[in-house]
Amino acid sequence: MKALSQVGKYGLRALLYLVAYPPDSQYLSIRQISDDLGLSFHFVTKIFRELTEKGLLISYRGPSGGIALAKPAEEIMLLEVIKALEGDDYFDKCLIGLPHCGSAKPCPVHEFWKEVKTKLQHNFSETSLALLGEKIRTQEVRLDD
Amino acid sequence: MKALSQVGKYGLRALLYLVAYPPDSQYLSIRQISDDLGLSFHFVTKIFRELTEKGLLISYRGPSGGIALAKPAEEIMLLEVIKALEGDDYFDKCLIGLPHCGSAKPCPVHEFWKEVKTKLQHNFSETSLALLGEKIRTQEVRLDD
DNA sequence: CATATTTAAGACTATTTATTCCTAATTAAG
DNA sequence: CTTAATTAGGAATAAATAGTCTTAAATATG
Ligand code: SF4
Ligand code: SF4
Repeated sequence: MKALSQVGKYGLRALLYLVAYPPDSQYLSIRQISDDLGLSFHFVTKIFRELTEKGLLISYRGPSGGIALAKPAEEIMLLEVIKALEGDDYFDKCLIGLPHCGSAKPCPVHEFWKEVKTKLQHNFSETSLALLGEKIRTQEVRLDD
Repeated sequence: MKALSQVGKYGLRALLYLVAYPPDSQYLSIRQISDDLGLSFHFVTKIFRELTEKGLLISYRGPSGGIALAKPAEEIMLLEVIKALEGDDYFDKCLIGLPHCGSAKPCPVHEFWKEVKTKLQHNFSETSLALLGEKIRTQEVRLDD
């Protein structure tokens, strides 16, 4: 069950890095993130550009430039991140994708698919980046090997 | 959240058609299924060929040939179908896909991702094709428009 | 046996997603 | 002003997924 595209996976990991290891200065460079996580610098740059466009990040060019969260990590819920990375319709997708769905009668698997989606959405909307960053810092969980 | 590939979606729908509208004779032709559901005949054929190879279906060539379930619909759980269509590792996939995962410490989202997966897996393993077929027949749910 | 029907097999094409690469714009610092 | 560092933008390439098409094999029927 592929929950996230590569964009989603890399984007999330890179963001979590930023949250978990905030720089001394105002901005953290993409190069440092991608190098540390072993991700493609160009790919991460592309992903972050979109997050910047969507207002989740702010960026600054030039020496000692980089990216930073647009608001405190406490106020950014995983849900917002996922939607930014995967599209706002992320939780609207259906399991078997019937034409004209959502209308009249549901398909055979609608009920528990909805349950599962709702649960995940709920979890995501309750989890802040700050919390995850803290877990990473205390090494309760890990971001790489 | 894309849960199933096109192969998975079409395959499941086509299978459910077979279960819900079993033929008078022993086999149901792929042509009838694909025409009725508005799916590509060739694509469905391709998908079914794999299900046949995996022992979920049996096929028979020639006039009044077609495909049939290899065992009673009561004994086929959705889980088996999904795994056949999407690969046995379907429920092993992880959310952010860290290298060497499952080993030492989990990543930040492992816990609730596991919950969700377990729930879905459980639902799937409790739901038989027979049950879904019955729901379709009684029009409690629908397979197409 | 001849023909029509149906699945099997796999090549081929198209579309989407993933990834890399090149060039421009911005800015700090000497 | 020059240079180096950094993100911005978008083109180009690669890989994976989706979908089509052609030919072969099997089988029923007359
Ligand atoms: S009923 Fe629900 S799961 Fe089924 S096709 Fe519609 S939206 Fe998707
Ligand atoms: S800890 Fe779990 S969710 Fe996180 S990368 Fe590993 S398997 Fe995936």
